Amino acid sequence: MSLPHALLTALLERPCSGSELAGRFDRSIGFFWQATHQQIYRELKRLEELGWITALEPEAGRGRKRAYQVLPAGREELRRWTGEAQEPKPLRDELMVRLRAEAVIGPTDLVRDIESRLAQHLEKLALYREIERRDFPDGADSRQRELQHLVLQAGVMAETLWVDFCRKAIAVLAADYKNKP
Amino acid sequence: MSLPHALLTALLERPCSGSELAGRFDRSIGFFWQATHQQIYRELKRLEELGWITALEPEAGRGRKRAYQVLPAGREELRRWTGEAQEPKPLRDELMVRLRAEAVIGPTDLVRDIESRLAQHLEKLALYREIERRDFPDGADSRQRELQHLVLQAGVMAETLWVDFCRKAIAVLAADYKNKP
DNA sequence: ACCGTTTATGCAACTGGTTGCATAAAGGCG
DNA sequence: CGCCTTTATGCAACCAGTTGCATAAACGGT
Repeated sequence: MSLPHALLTALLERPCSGSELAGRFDRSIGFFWQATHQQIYRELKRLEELGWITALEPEAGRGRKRAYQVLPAGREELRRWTGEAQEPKPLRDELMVRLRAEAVIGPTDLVRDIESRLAQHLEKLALYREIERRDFPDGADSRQRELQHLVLQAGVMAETLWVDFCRKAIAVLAADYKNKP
Repeated sequence: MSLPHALLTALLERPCSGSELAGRFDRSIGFFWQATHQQIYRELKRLEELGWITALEPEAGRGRKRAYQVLPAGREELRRWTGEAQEPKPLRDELMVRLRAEAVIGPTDLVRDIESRLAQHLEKLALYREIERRDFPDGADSRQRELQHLVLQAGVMAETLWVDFCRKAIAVLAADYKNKP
């Protein structure tokens, strides 16, 4: 379970409030781990109770920003978790189930959906490549930036895979549409 | 939500009981959608209540196999669902969170874990290639088999990506270990 | 025939994540 | 100033999936 550790990482990069975290989860970190604001607030409270983070701003009830920073215990916990072994999660994708279903029940509208997915993956790929071009233009980089670059490259690789796969799938499904319309 | 439709697909391919389904979910279908036996039994009951499937064998209480087959309403539901639009799920991987954490808190044991993942992905890749060699040796195939092959190819592509990525990650992390041990 | 193991089915509790809604304060505008 | 919108925080209910345990029948060796 990664959310608390994703939050610790984000807060170590820069202390901030729940809503700011939500914003950052819509961008960089959130490209690879999403969280809604409810999850974030719930988790921040829990992390505070655990003594891993602490609020910076003076208390102010609702509607007021509460910035958090990581305590030594939180940093230690993050270090512990980062080195912990983790089984790779098996693939799990609805599209594969749909393709198997198509194979059994015959042609459906599935190819339309895949065409739209292809467009979305191309868009995402363009975005990642743009970020890469902007943030990692040269070769030699610090350890931290090399690791950040690596994570971004995972995004590029994954979106590239999806683009390739969608095209393959469309080829199979569309050929079939022609043969037996 | 795919489980009911994965079950409908599996039962259309061949009617069978909960435990047999669990077995099949450990193999072919389960390479891309996993389910525990509890999920399967719970869901079979629900599908029966919905009138999408029906038990074949005479009732026999516990400890006795109950085979199910799909009813026309179930087939119709599967067709409806298969053509339904579906947003591509964003990437979500703990390893990326760990890499970001490593970037912030400095070297940990993470590289050991990635080495072990690499081995597992290589194993899985070999398995998929072996299945491919055995089940899809020639070029020309029926629509159904082309689609099944396509899904298997997704597995090959995904595992290949992971192998590449793990190697890249190890290169970055190991180089760093040497520079600042 | 008996007893231990395996197979098949199932309940209950829990976890991580999602959805829908609520409320307090701040900000912008007539 | 008063009002409407936006931002920030939060609760409660829900949903899919997991874990731990239980029980009934079948299987297999002695």
